[in-house]
Amino acid sequence: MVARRRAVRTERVTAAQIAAESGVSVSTVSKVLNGRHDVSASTRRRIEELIRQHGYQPRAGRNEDRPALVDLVFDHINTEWATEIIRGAVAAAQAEGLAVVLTSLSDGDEREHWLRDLRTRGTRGVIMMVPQLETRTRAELRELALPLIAVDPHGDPDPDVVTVGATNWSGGLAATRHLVELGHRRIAVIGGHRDMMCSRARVDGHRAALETAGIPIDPALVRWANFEVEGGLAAATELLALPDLPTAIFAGNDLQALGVLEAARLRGLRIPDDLSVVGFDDLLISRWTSPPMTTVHQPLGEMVSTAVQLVLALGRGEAAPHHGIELATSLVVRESTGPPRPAR
Amino acid sequence: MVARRRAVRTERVTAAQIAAESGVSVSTVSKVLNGRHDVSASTRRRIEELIRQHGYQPRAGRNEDRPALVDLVFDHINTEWATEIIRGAVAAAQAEGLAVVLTSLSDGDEREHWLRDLRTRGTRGVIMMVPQLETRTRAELRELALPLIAVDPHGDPDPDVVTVGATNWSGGLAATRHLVELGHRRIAVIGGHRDMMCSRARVDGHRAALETAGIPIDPALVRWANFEVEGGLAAATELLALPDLPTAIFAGNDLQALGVLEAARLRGLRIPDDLSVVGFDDLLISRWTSPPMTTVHQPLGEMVSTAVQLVLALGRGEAAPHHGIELATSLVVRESTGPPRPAR
DNA sequence: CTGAAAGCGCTTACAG
DNA sequence: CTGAAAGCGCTTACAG
Repeated sequence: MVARRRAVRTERVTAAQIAAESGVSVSTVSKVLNGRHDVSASTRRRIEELIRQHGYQPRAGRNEDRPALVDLVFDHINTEWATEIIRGAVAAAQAEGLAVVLTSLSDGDEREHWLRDLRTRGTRGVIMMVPQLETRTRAELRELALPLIAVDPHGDPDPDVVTVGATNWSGGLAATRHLVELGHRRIAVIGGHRDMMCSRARVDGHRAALETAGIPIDPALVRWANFEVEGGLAAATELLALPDLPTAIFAGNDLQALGVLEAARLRGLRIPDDLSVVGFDDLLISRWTSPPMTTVHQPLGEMVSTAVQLVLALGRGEAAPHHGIELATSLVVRESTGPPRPAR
Repeated sequence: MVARRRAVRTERVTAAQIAAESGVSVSTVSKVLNGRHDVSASTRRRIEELIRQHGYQPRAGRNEDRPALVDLVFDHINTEWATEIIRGAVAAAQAEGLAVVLTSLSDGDEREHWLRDLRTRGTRGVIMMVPQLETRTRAELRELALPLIAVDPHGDPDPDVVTVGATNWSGGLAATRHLVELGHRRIAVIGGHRDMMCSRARVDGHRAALETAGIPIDPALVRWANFEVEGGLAAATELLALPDLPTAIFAGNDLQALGVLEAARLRGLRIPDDLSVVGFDDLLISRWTSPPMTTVHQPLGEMVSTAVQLVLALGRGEAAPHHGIELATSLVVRESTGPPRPAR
């Protein structure tokens, strides 16, 4: 391989140097750079060759507009959840003539780089998919006076940051209500990390559905796990080892629901005959699980598209309409839910 | 919502205007912009307020380095396949101090915008995930003298473009050989579009495995469909309606394999007892299908990381080592394959 | 087709 | 703490 690390910062050739080397003026080099037609073919060829040889990259010059960029920042980029966000962001940004810069802040090192580069690339604003925004990071962003939007905010809502989320509580309510209406009474729930607000809201919606239906809440049926397939698998494995089995599980997101499906498969349980499963997110794959998954649709594309609009509005100096926007979720019933088996 | 379309190009305020309005010099504004500490608190506040109000964005000025960007271009951003590419690109780019700009070229309109913006944002190079590169686009890219790498090239290999792919033929060979070794003899294959080279290579590898094993090729067992779940579903539905059923299906990618799983489920066939299924890609979800999927691992992350290295090398004026790089694929055996049922 | 001149929007010493 | 001056790397009329 053609290895090299951080070699980007080497001395950069200027148009003046290219001009000197090719024996023409800077004006002529500039013309070639800008694809003007008033340059002889031979001159053009000579200059193009030098440009290529030196790997010349024009620096900023007179009157040039900065590129119109918006930064989309993830903690980790993984799973289809990120794909749907990214697709939505790119579509919305392109419609506004913006390009999307993607950053993953897995380690603190990157965070430093990212903050430093943010200004030099002239980003118009930042859309954050990051669980917690450190106080220091937030302060530095404020100093840059950049519009900052948090989508699907995981942590505590920050009064300084405009947020776009979904109606997680209503989604949780709808999910469990659906199960209650099918006749389930032993309904388990798996939440994400306890300190993720979106997750708490879903679990609280679940609780509200049970209470409304007059079903007592069994603490053994409430589990917390990470938002990955493995989390759902682990939690469901425990739930399915309980002496008094649940007949339905509402998972905190679709990935966890995949884990529930796998746990059921390993136990030889059939879906939905032996166990009903509801997810949350409505990722593309949830249509293609075996069987297709009932889940709560979260409008990820619209959420991030709203965020792009807000970045632009804030950039124009407009005030944000509200500090917390919540877009509607909706239940999508497929084949992973059904009535419970009559008790034997 | 705070709607607005393409409003990005409005008149931009300059530092000079901010200076005039706040009654200070441009130098002082510049200091605030750059976070220097030799500015009084009150002046700083005044200037910051104006910056915010006007949504001021600095244009390029003296001596400024362009941001270090690399463009990653998709036709469509969808499915987990894109996620794995994107994650790999972001990781590799960040390790080199580059940021990734993401573009989706679904319609020709975007292509124009993208080409125009490419130069103004000072991109270091372009990594393409696009099936076909139009001749005109290619010519314009060449004029910009930008390093151009095609990853997983779908179309005809272009002698001008450096490509990074995977050993698709060997992967197809390994997949079908695995099935042959399990005892299968009626093995179907589903390819992607016929003009995608990666897909043809996989199907040819499959053929080679059959021929090597002395198994005649039944044309009825060779299908072509798009690389989506729906494509696999449609093709498998036809295959499973054949009078002489296949006992195994090698799908052109994991998404198609998901479609095969669904087709089998709808027909009431059990995997792998009634039907063995092999995919291609080894996306994260293929570990979590029911049952977990046997598939050919394609090193998407390494492929795109190689592409990032090549962009940098080309940018330095180095010659590309080879014009076609192929990284190794490998078979991952999980639970969707097993011996065929003994004939009744 | 070519280049000298003017100028853009910014930053950076440096003098007060 | 502030700003006049010099200057960067480029582009754009405009004259030859």
